Amino acid sequence: MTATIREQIVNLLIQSIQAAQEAGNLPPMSLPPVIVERSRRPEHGDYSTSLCLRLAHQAGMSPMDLARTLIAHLPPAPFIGRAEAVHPGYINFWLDEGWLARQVDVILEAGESFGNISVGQGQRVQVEFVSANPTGPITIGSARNAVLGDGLASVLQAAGYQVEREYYVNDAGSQVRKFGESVFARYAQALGENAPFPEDGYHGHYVVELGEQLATEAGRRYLEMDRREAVRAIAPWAVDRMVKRIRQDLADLGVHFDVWRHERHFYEEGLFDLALNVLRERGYVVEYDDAIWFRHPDLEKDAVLIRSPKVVPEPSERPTYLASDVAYLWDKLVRRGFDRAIYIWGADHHGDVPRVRAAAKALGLDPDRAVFILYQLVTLWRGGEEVRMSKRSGEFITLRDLLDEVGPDPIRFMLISRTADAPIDFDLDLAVEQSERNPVYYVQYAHARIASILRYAQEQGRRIDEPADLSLLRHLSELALIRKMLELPEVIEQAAAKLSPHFLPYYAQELATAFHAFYRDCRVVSSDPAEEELTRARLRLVRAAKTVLARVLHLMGMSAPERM
RNA sequence: GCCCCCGUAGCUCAAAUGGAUAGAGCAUUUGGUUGCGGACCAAAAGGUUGCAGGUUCAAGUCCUGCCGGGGGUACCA
Repeated sequence: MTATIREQIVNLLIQSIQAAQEAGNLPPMSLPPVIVERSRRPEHGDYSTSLCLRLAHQAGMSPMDLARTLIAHLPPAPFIGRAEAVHPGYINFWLDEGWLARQVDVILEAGESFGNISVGQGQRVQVEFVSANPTGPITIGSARNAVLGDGLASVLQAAGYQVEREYYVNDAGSQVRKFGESVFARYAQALGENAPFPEDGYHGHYVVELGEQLATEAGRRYLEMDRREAVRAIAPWAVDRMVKRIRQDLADLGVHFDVWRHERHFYEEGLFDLALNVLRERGYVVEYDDAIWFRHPDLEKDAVLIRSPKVVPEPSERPTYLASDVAYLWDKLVRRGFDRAIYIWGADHHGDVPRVRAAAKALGLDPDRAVFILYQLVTLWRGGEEVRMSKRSGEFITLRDLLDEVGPDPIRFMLISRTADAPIDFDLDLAVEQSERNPVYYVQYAHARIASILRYAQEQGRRIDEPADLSLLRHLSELALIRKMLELPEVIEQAAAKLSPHFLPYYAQELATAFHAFYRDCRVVSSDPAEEELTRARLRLVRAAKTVLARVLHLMGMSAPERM
């Protein structure tokens, strides 16, 4: 299953146009993109196209005549039941019902790989996401990033891309030093010393815990050192602790990364100097005021600072943000050779996009190989009031808090259910109190219900994997369920094309609805001997539905429970 | 000031490079199970897609202006 049904109909239409032209029934024309979509209304069939409305003028025919001509030259295809020209010039396609029923076995054979398509053609794509500063725990905002990035990565994999998930550990900035100083202060306090707390330090309770932990592990060792030296030694330790914690929190959300890339290494590996030299050779670097600047015609400003002596970073610290961006871009697109690098950023970073794109051009790379997905921010509400959060002040709701309160599945479902373009109001009261009504349970319930039917069948002494005459699946609700299952490849196609994993939860709900409607109308396990063959066919249908439900849930990073 | 995103049913949100009668869930009203899970199903009601223009055979979708909300505009991260 590589091409979707939709794509196959597109091809049929193109062949039909060629055939009509060869038969002299159609003049030569320049063909616009052929658009076939799923019909919105059942009376319009399964698929439809408005191609003839666009092409009529060029063809010198009325849209209706053109539609009839194309239908007459349409090559036969096993999955097409019929095609009809409809006023004012649409062509509607109905899938063949016998073919539909046979797809149950196709789905069962594909198993959890059902839905996979090959549009990606094995292109290598990197999705870099979350990448929250390792100076505190993951917050709800970063959780949206995680859910979005992981969902997108899964969709792209299903669409035939070769995907790597990456977390960029921001461990070379001045914030890390500040974090180290904060931990040092708490460490000293834990040992009874009255250490000053840094200005703009990190106030969260987790910093106190880190200080206490360090005091236990290291004793008074760091107090006897030069303070700067001590902080320099403590910071990486503290970052390491935070990264471990972040990794655990994300793992509990079901998010796993292939690579954890540390910013510090860019400078240690000389990657930054390398990229800087490329920029310099290509003439995009200017130097004045003792500083190095990046200049590019696409930028609004004359120049953006890359490195300055006023900020005197330690050898492993970043000169400026742009410096890291340039080095990392080179790392992604040249050194590691990804075809595309997808960045998942909060909308508050949107101003940085032009700089990175300009840097890509300046490095001699196609800027479209760097793709930015900007998601709007999450606002937390509790008791009808907005919960303001700040990592530095230490006031925030962590992902861990949410995991403990509502669990990973509702969080993922809620955060993946909106387009990246729309802000999310996350109501904590609602998330907890109404969690039983969360749509996620509706979808999971359908899966558990099927599992229960299969258990029941086995208790009745049946085998659930016997072959069956699928042509017995003729009921409207049976066919509707099969139609809905067959939509999955197209949902993946669309989600991958628009880089929008939020199509998945909506599809999952529709699929669950189709199943529940089938369950209402059709008894699966019958004790009537006359319905023996039908029972076998329906058991196969139900197993296929379970497979597809599980697949969608897993694509969203959620569990498919056997019981609830 | 300038830049980006959003404005759709009472509420939370969908809507396929512009297509046919703009769809779900929640809430409201009404009905449904002597058999496989009622965390379910069915029906009703709910809309001038923020406002005003424009392009098009066709606009929630594209363009212009305005109104409202959010974000950005640092040698911060």
